[in-house]
Amino acid sequence: MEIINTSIKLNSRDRAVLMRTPFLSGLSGNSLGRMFGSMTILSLPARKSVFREGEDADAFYCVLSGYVRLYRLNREGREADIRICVPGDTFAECLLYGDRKYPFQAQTAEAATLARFDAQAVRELAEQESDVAKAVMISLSHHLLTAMECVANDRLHTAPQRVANYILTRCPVDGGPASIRLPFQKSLLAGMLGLAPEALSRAFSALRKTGVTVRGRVIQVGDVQALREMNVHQG
Amino acid sequence: MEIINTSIKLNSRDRAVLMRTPFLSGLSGNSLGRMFGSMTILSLPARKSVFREGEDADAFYCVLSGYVRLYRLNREGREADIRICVPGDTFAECLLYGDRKYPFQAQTAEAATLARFDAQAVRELAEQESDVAKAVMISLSHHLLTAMECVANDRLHTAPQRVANYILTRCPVDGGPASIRLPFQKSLLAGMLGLAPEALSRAFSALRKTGVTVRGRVIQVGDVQALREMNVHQG
DNA sequence: AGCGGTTTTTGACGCCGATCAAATATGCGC
DNA sequence: GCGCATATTTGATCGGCGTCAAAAACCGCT
Repeated sequence: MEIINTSIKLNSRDRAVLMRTPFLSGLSGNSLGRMFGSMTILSLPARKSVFREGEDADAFYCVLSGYVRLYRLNREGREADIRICVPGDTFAECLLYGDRKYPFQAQTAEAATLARFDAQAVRELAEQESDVAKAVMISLSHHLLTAMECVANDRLHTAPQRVANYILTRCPVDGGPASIRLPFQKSLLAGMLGLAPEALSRAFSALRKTGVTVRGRVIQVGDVQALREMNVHQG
Repeated sequence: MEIINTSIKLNSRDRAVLMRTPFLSGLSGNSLGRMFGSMTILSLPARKSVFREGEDADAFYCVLSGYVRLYRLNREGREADIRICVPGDTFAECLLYGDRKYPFQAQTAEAATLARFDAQAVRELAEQESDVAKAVMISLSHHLLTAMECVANDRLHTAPQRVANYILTRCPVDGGPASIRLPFQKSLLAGMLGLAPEALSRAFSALRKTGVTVRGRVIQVGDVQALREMNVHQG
């Protein structure tokens, strides 16, 4: 079911994604080589578990293609997404120096290719090579910032505001009309924003009066500036 | 208004707190000395800003006594807490390698003593000394994990569940009765849990039927195990 | 112990978003 | 292009929590 290749078997697009990650882009040739040495590639079909909560955390990952959901379950089995990882994202590096058990579940949201890094090997490498340590710190800093923003966002903004924010982050900065295409299903976006799919759908229709129209995965914004204003005023 | 001492002026309790932080406890004598060299101590009264969103992020901090709220504002000026920092906590290390602007506000919740570390100095030190880099990684990992748990907690649990969880984290592990004392105002706890103070109050009274009684800052739990069960079943 | 300012609780109310169910749209495989 | 499985939208309902206002409790001070 799950296909594991060596690092040699890596198509050029995946390799390009990997090299552009904050994690690897700053490394010297030597560190890079050793990171590659501790790395394996795996390809997984959609809706396949990468790891489960409570399992031994002996690796962390980088998404090369596809999407990975990090989520938790409550007692009744309801799921809440913590983070959606897109190509170029690393995840679970937080346990390099934390618990040795995964504190959440990871599951592919569609077919995905992942680079798997052995935790122990990278831990040792980070002790020896300051550029690796720096890469880890940069990555952790960035994820911490994002997570804190997520908490603030959840606590401060309503569903239409969060959706508008999301749209605005993917729009060109100018004030005119724009059109963007979601790279994944709406249900995944709903999870990212901490919403039920129905709530996302209603948020989109609430944004219609601000000039946002949705057809399939395509979102059209009549006036980016107007959307930004509405978020300020009517918020 | 704000009193800045040199690192020499540091009472023994504050010094003990500082030495027990994950940040400094693992350092060699040499690194420790250099960290101390980049450090200043400041004492602030209650409700005093430590830094504001958008300011240049040229330092990070460790709480020695008192409490510090990290929070964001929305457009109408409503505040949402992102994290409450207690003695021993460091905050804002995430910008060592991130943006160079603080992405949130920090304010003392009561009179507080803080150690202030110069960002540039620690950044350089982390490049040279692997134990400093390791301390940064440990600290960032831990905060990232906590932040992710906060997102999951907000999204999965109701107010009484969050309050019960908080109580359980401060109770001895056994199953009998327990009594704990809040180290701060209830309004601060409300913010930590992402609740309005009124909602916290109502959550406490909802927990009465599970054997939780509150008088002032003292919380009595009739049966810790029962509280844990309730959280599982009626959740 | 009494006082006064602050914190917390309680009540009333409304809105937001979760849930369930049913209708509709989308997109993929043939 | 058709049909089917899946994703999304829409409607109805409901519970949770924020907000405002007023009452009560708490805390530090003298």
